Amino acid sequence: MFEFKQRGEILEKFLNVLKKCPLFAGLSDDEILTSLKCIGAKVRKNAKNQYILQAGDCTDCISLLASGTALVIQEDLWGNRNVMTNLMPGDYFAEPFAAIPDAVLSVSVVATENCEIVEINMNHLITMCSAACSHHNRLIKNLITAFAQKTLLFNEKITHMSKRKTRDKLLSYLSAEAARQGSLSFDIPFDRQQLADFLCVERAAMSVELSKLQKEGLLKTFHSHFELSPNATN
Amino acid sequence: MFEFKQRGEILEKFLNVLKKCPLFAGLSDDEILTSLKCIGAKVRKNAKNQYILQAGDCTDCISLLASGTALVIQEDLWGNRNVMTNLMPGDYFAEPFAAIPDAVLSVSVVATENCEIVEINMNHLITMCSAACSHHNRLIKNLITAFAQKTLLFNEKITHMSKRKTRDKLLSYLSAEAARQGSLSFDIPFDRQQLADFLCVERAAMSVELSKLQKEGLLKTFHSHFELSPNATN
DNA sequence: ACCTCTTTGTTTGAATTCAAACATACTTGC
DNA sequence: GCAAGTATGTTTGAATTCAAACAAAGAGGT
Repeated sequence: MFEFKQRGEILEKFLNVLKKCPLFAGLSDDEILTSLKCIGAKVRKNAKNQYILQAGDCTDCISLLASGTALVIQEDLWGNRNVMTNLMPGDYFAEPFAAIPDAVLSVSVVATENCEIVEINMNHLITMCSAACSHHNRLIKNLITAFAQKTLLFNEKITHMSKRKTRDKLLSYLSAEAARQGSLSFDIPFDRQQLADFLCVERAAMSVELSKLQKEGLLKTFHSHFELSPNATN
Repeated sequence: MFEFKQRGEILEKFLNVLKKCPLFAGLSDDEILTSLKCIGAKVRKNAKNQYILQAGDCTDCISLLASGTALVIQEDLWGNRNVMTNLMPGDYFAEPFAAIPDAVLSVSVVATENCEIVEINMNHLITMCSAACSHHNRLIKNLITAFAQKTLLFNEKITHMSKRKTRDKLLSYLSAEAARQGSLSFDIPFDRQQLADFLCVERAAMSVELSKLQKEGLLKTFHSHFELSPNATN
């Protein structure tokens, strides 16, 4: 367990990863290092196949994956295992649990390679330091924005998923995507299989619906490109 | 449009509602009023059937419903309307949009009765005032906790909904509920219809599955009470 | 006791989705 | 150009869900 007490090679090697993390958006390299010291960030290491966090634990730290890869998994009472996220360097995790006092982890995180993790104590992060450094303030804003963005994303996803039929899930998603991109002609960040997984439907069934929608003139699609026709007789 | 410049009867009448809002948890009446002044909260009124917020707008304010009722609705490109939330006094809304700079509202909010709304500017809220008042700090913590809680709830709901079959959705939900309550014997906050709506399945199909699960010995249920048997031969 | 309303469980045929094939086009590496 | 691999669309029978009924039990009011 290291501490960010001085700027040394340990910190340097993480900087390129940390810079890409939305939590540090708008901060210069020096400001990031200053903030980490101010907050008292720590580095821990986990060997491959070790548990980084385990369901039932408590944590008051946001964890930032600096190197390696890991899985966020969930198991139910009857032992059914479910992979929730595939973590890459730069990703952070456990942040909602850290932000709620005494919250118990409902997921586990397992290292799939040797990992290095930067731990940021949530209480230190959200409590203004006496110096009231401006970077600190920026970090708090970034944290809130990150939470808000996740809330919006989840909210949208739930909207799509709550439709009972594949067709309606597709229309809901495509409608939202057109609105987000501000155009009836847009690309989506998924291929067919990924889109099906995102909407929790069968790829085959989804392909059938996409064909029907095209025959009915509601939209045109080729690979990841879509063009919607709002005026079609519905 | 009023401002919270001094403590008058306008503020008094909202206090009972504001006190119940998680955003003000841990603050005394006086601290709430002080904070509202410090942040520059404002009160607006909307008549029944008026739009309080409209999809496409931008807002940098968290809105807090002080009196009246309203609906959060969403419409897709082809005019399909969808009621997302039924707002009651004490509820707040638009907070993720306010927390993301320049975010465009993807939902509309319509007053279903005459409404009074307390608007709190997000930038004022998350930027430390020069006085660095302690209430202010508490508000920021509350905001982060509220976001985190919503993230967790959504995350759980998505986990349940992403199961393809009614049976799996039930087991996922009940498993999580048992974990949350720390007991295999627990009550859920839903009746059958509400549970079906929450999991986005048919009440009838769900009743059938619940009967099967009981016959198979995986659980016992009576009304809102459940007892799970993790050792049953699955 | 009686009636009405609400909640929950059950049944049934129709619609939809699932799961596993297979077909076709396109890409990639040789 | 050719072979292997990948992405997408199509088909099919089986499983599941939907939607609309109806039945049974209980709550509440008269």
